[in-house]
Amino acid sequence: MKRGEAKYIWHIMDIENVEVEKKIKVVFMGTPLFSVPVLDKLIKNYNVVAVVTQPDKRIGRGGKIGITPIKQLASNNNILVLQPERIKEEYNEIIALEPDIIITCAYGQIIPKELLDYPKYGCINVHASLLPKLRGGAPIQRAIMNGYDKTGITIMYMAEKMDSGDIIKSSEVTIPSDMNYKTLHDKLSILGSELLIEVLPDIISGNINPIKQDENEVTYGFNISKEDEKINFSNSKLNIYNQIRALDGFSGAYCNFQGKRLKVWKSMISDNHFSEQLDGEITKIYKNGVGVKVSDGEIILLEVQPEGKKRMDALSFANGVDLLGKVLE
RNA sequence: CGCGGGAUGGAGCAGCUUGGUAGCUCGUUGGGCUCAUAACCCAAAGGUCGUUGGUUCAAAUCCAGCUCCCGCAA
Repeated sequence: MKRGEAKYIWHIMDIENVEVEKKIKVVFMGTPLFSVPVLDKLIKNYNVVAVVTQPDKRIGRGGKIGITPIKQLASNNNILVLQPERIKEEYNEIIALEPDIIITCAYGQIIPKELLDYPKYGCINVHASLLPKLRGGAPIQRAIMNGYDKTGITIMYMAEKMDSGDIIKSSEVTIPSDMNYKTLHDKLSILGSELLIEVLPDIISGNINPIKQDENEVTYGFNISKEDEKINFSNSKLNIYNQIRALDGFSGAYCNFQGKRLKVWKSMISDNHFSEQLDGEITKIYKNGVGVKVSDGEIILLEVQPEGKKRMDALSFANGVDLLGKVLE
């Protein structure tokens, strides 16, 4: 409906085509670091009239107030920032701005249908997976955790159901076996911003062919829970290795050592095998890390963080404690 | 005022309860052994014990304030 109009308007204004992009009123919705490059490029190329982000929260120790990275960027550029507690009910202010297009990227709230239907060029989402794979809030972590060797970015129209809209364009990224959350996140973040800027003119001109998602191919990448962060040493070494790198740069995988929490940031897979030890038992102190017995062999911890301490290499950790024969759980 | 842990040579820790010559595991440097070594042996260097003030004959240790770091919870 409104996308047809878009094409029509484009033809009328064909002569001053470059200026068209500047005049379109964009509302951007996003929250974390991931969406910063996207907003940054939008600000440089389009007329961003407002930015919607999650409300300020008490964050960190001592109940200090933190502002979202997106709010920071918008404020620096003197752009109006809206922070509705519940966008499901508080969207009138956004509609009052008469946005021509709404672009979201990791906003964090479900956008109501009234808002989805308003902009003449629609509501566009930047999602960090190759939809229909990994719908949900943690597609980057889940791609690594699941051991995928590729993932990507999908630019799509938004629909009421989360991440279910028609796909406009997607782009693949390979995941090397040593990649972690942080590096994949950064790569996808940049790619997402580039891909969006690339297709936006076509979206505005209507020169696209959105395709429906194949519902049979749908998988989910839900948010990471406490349980997802806990290392189970009865798991396989590959799964544990993937779990650890999937959370490196994010919240971190953890286990318990002598009643205290021990985060594991980096590890490597070992070819050694042990049969007498328990799962989770320290097998050996190597010159580069600390060996731990797992169900199908051994994994070597390279970088850890005891509760209340900073990240440290596993050998430093081993220097202060007598580890041999102790059990992680 | 959300809960809690921590600050000791370059790294990780002990010592603090019961004040009185600062210790351990590493690393670094030099030497030795060895065909050789990231292994082993010997030796050395390196610390205003976070900061300020208090108590004391005497403070890493006891008391108070401050700064910084971190885990949990949100």
